[in-house]
Amino acid sequence: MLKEERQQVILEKLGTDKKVTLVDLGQILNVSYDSVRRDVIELEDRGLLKKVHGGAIAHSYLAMKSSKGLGVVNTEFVTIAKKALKLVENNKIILMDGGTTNFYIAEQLPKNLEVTVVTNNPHLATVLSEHPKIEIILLGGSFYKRYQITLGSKTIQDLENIQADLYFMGTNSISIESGLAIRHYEESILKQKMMSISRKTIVCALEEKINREENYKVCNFTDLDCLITSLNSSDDQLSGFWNKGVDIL
Amino acid sequence: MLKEERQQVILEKLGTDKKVTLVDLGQILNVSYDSVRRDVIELEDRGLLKKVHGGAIAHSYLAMKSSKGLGVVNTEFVTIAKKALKLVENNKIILMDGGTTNFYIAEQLPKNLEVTVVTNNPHLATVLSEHPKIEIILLGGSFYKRYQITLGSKTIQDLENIQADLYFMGTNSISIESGLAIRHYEESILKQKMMSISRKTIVCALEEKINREENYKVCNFTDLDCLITSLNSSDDQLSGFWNKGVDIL
DNA sequence: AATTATTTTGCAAATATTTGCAAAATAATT
DNA sequence: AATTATTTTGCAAATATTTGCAAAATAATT
Repeated sequence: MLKEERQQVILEKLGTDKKVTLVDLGQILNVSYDSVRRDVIELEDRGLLKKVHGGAIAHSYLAMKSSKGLGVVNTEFVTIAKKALKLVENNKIILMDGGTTNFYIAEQLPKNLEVTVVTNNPHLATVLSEHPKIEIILLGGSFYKRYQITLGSKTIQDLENIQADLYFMGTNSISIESGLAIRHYEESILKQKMMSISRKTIVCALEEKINREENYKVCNFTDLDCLITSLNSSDDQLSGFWNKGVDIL
Repeated sequence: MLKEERQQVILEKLGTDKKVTLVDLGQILNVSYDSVRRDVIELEDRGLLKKVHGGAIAHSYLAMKSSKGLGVVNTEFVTIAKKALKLVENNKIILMDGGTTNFYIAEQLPKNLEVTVVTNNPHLATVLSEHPKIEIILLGGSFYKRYQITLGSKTIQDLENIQADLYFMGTNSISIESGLAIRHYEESILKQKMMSISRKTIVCALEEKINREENYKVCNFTDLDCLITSLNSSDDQLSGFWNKGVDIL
């Protein structure tokens, strides 16, 4: 097996699972841990993943590449996407950012739905191309390779004359005290702008994002209209989130 | 067995398997590893594959559908792309539209090249993401599903304050009498705008596009700065194209 | 603080590549 | 048709790369 093949497998697995351990990779690829470790180091040098103690985690870039079409279905994403679908109605203008969940929402949208989707995520535009009746507006600007989205002042300017009905926002962290925050400054500004031009903001948050903290704050929890998670309403992690004027699905 | 035959076999195998090892090739072709190695080196020089330790892997565009059938390398595209590369220099602003050749150019660009690429083609942005030093500006606007590009007045407006050095234009047809023309009205307008903001316009035209005619005219032949084809200079099809002030490669 | 897991480092064996060379095959010239 | 030049091919020696291992160092966990 060629080194490049192995690295390809690593990236694919990362694209679907978000994280891998070196032990797993060694078994899957049937080479020593030293070899996979060296592969992972090379891939990190090329900026394609982030190496951590014991394994590696994906840049969202990879998710974009492999989520379209093949790949293992991540049930948590699907659960969230299904809930999100209920909020979508014909003839609405929907804003979708670079959040991974948005891919799953896009894939699940009914084929005959007539809406306009505005997005800064080109890969989302590709996925939505399968829907004949959806109109797609792509936001221009500087293309940020790592997250595979457009960003910057041009992107914000493009939003100036748009009024959206729903905004499906992705986030890296959400908590009662610190609100919503993400890892990238410019993107946090963009998300604020997106909120400001949308009638409703809906956050889709994986379990792991809840009660975490990140560097760049986007908004307070109470600024949201709706939070969608895969947790049940009885779950402890959600205890502080109720009765704050935010719908929780 | 002729060298060319062997190389053909290598490319075909690469087209289906995406990767080959030199050991396998040596056995299949029944020549020494030195010979297959030399073949692979030649093919790499021609931009038809990527050589790696122990074998070779296909370029990602190998999988792209071509008139010659799926999985077959379209050498014509690669030939044109190779010629186009010579025009690209560091620190230039390069405009690339939705032309198919632009994928090949993008993939063949040197990894250390420092340029800015402006494009209305999101898939091109993805391909260019592999180049760490290339800055990418994506043009916003209505996303036209069929061609997977952004189009319309917003896209044209985005070009307003940009001055590009080179514009690599794709076309559906080119002839002396009718000039350049394509099949889509809105796109023809966009191409005109793109020409107007670029110091040089280079057209990459497949053999089959030459001396054809299409519905929406973009410009006259003499408005171009350079025409790149895979034909040789002696070819009849090009007879009328010379001495019009347009470089022909 | 002790235990366990992971990483780093240097090393040796296996494998692959590069280089120059000579023989064979092919193409060009007389 | 014979000679000459050029290209192709396989080989062998010198290098370089990859791989797995083991010991030491470091990080994470209990």
